[in-house]
Amino acid sequence: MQFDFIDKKLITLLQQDSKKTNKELSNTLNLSVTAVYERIKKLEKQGIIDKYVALIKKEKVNKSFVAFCHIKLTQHTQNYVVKFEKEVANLEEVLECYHISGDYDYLLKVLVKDMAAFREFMVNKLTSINHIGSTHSMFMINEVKHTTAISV
Amino acid sequence: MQFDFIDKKLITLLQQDSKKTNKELSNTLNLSVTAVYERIKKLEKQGIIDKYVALIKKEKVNKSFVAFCHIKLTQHTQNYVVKFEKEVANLEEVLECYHISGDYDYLLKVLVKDMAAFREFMVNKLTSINHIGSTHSMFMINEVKHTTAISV
DNA sequence: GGTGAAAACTCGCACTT
DNA sequence: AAGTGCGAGTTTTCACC
Repeated sequence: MQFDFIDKKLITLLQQDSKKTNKELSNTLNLSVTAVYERIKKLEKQGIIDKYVALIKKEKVNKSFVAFCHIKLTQHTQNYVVKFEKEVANLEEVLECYHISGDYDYLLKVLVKDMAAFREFMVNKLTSINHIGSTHSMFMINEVKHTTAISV
Repeated sequence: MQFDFIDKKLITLLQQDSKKTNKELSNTLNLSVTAVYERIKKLEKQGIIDKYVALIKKEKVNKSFVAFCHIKLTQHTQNYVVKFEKEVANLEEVLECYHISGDYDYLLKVLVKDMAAFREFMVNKLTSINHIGSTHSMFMINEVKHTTAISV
């Protein structure tokens, strides 16, 4: 499962714009349309390309408030951890959740409309999950960079 | 700039899988192919749909180590802030960078191969940026949830 | 990896509600 | 203002070289 220079270039291009046609890609890569097609299929089959998605502008759908929440659990038995992770993953406001090293157990990225909606989220959804010890929230002032593209 | 139930459904579907054809979408939405086409074009024109991308599995491209870095600047004059943000945004290992409230100024999400690569990144890239006061890094133990899809 | 052709899809047009 | 059906031109997909 190794990829050559052309594969890397292809992955880079598709991470930037997945709507490029195989013909356009074939021009950029100096390959035939079929060769591009086969390479993409291979990358998909190998699971390197996970999926294709539309990215939407959060501000345009009335979700401009981003918060990062550190969470510490009161207990760390298998049961509680699994339950917590499952419940958090089901919250639509939680875009990302990571189990991390350090003073807190988890780091969450939460997206809502505004501070009022965040308060609502904290009171009614997040802290209603059992066994949450302490939380510490930070608010996004400005998004300096946010990319889904991994350099290869 | 309001969207109805069908638009919301459409946005949800395209955030899950942007490779769905207009025909497939038209079946799901009980619309004609052209109607779907027109709605998508409108969402693109309005900037609600920002772009279409391929998401790749980071583990498959040898990038399995995720770190979150808190950064505090020594100075906060316009000049230094702008320069810092520009330099950080240019680092390929930095996938996300947010100016945040709290004890630290910035929160970065960094993706590299392993701990050794992270050390390399810290020593040679991040801390070589001027006017960084202190940093505090946390390491991802497990990715519980990570989605690009915003609920609408 | 390339060629060529069939099948499927996109997208503008004319027309309807 | 938004939807439908049609059809030419592209794009995708695949058997074969």
